[in-house]
Amino acid sequence: MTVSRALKDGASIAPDTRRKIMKAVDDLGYVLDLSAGSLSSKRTGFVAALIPSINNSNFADTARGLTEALARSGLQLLLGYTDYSSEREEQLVESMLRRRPEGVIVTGGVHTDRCRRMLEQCGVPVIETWDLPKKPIQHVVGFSNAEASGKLVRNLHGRGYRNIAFIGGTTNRDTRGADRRAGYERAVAELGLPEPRVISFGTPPISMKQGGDAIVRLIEQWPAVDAAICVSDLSAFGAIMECKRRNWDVPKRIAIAGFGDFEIASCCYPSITTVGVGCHDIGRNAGELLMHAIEGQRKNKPISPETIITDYAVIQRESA
Amino acid sequence: MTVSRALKDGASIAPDTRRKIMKAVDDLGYVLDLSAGSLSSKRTGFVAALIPSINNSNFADTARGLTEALARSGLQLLLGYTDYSSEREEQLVESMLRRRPEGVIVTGGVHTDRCRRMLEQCGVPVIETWDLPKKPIQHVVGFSNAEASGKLVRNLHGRGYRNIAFIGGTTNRDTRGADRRAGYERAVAELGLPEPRVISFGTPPISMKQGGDAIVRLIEQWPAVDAAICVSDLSAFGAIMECKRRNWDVPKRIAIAGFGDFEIASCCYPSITTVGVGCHDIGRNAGELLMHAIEGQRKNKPISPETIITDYAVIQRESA
DNA sequence: TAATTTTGTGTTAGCGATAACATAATTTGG
DNA sequence: CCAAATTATGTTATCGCTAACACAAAATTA
Repeated sequence: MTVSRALKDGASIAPDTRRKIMKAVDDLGYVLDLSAGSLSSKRTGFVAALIPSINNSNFADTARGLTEALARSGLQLLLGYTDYSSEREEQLVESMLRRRPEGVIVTGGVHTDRCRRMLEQCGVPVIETWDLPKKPIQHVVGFSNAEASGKLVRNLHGRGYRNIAFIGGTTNRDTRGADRRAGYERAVAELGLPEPRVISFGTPPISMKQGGDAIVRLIEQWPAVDAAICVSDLSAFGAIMECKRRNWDVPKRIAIAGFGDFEIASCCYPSITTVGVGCHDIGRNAGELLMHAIEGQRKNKPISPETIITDYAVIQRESA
Repeated sequence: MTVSRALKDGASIAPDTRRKIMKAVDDLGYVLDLSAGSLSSKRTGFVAALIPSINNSNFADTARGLTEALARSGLQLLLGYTDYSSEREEQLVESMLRRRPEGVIVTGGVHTDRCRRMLEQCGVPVIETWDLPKKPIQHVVGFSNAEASGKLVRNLHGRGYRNIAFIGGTTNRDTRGADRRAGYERAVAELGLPEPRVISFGTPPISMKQGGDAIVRLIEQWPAVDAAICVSDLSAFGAIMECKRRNWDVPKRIAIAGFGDFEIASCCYPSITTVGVGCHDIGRNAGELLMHAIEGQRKNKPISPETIITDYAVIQRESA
């Protein structure tokens, strides 16, 4: 017991005793066993976060924001990636819950039934991020992808573009992508623009190359198109590079906008007009909200469900 | 006990009993507690992996390869990122070991003393990746960054470039970056080329923007330079875009090569000459080796340290 | 049919830490 | 200088599971 106390700070221990214990610890190469500790104390000291893909700087930024916020209260982040699949999300949620996280953060508001049930019943705070689910499980930190996309359409319209297309994935695996497309379609209808021109390519994670292929198909199919919104900056980049390769001027022949404000958007030539969503802020806010909720949980005073809507803004650059 | 068995497969259970148990489990929303289980069984079912950054598709690919390999034996991957800092690596290793991983995978061969000691004494298999440490802790899956970089220099030399520069980070935080630079310097010396021209910019993670800044500085400082090797494709991309912006032809005015064969390298216009390292293979190989080692450990027959050297190749494209 | 094997279920004792309480050693204050 | 308050250490029970073994029930074999 004295050893247990010595290894924790804040406990009352004679400095001399602690020194002796530390020496023994060092000599033996002893390492505390947290699984035993958490079994006893009911605190595992970690939080589970699920993101669609690790190889996506937007989600990586969110994860960084989360890590930073949680580090302040000594919580570790256990990251899982779903590959944009609800089934894999379900599996991951289950295997995460078995390790008894003190909170769970998921991306998006679409889950399998069983997954939703598990999250509702798990007894720890849950936050859905990057989206505004119609029927939230508990807490939410995100924004409306549809509205953001609509705002981009209106921005382009306001600057004279009339024949605006959308380039995105075929499936609805990427629900945020699907929302962006829905927002595009709604905005086009509201503005009385020609009916939506949508080019769909393979399944997420959307690649740069697919953006390049898509822009070619788009121009072949609807030569009159004067602007294209891509579901993310990565596909927008691929599209722009393909245009350069074919000597199609961007934005004169065709304007191209992306989504997400990835690093590539500001660095590309031409730089990419896009929608900046505060990825890092989403993570930071989610982290802070979660800490607050966990605090409440520990004191047996659960906080009521909260929704934090994060900011986004159209960032106008050279490509559109 | 019967419940415990019912929830595991492979145990002998009457189908009817199992069905009843499953129903109860479902009704109650019961979720197994792995921390209790692993305390008892001495198997935590997870493996710790440390990578410098999650926002880097090279390491993300390695992580994917790892996950896939480990999934086959039911092991989960617990990912941590060190931000290219040995101190953070040390902290992470400690907090990981407290959760008793069944194996540890780290990136690179440079660690703090304490970190090294912890890894040596932790009693589970350890693999160092992405590098060939002079004094490995145990197993290794990687390649010589210095040699790979040298090979790129010789490739450029063989195609007529004589005034080759190197663009990389200032600090030695990124030890693989430092190795690439060392390999460049050695190759330049061996080939009897003019003395090395090295432009250093900020600390890793190296950004695209910094690559752009660096190429401008390079041309100002040594106008005669005809080729530049960048420490990674990301900085090479930034450099190329900056050249385009200034109407400097790539590769005619200056050839630019990268390292890593990121997606951006094949998609960029001009496409980027680079060194392809099998990121995914590193992960897969490390995963399989680790499984093998864990198997040995479980049977009390530890395998002896193994070093797997992975392939790399110069991929010649348009930019150099 | 009895003896043997196989299969299914129950019992007990830990895994390694901490919570909660008990006690010993020290300090403080009147 | 002694009682009260404070600080430091020790005891016991327990967290939720599984290993290891014991035993009962069913299936197989002789």
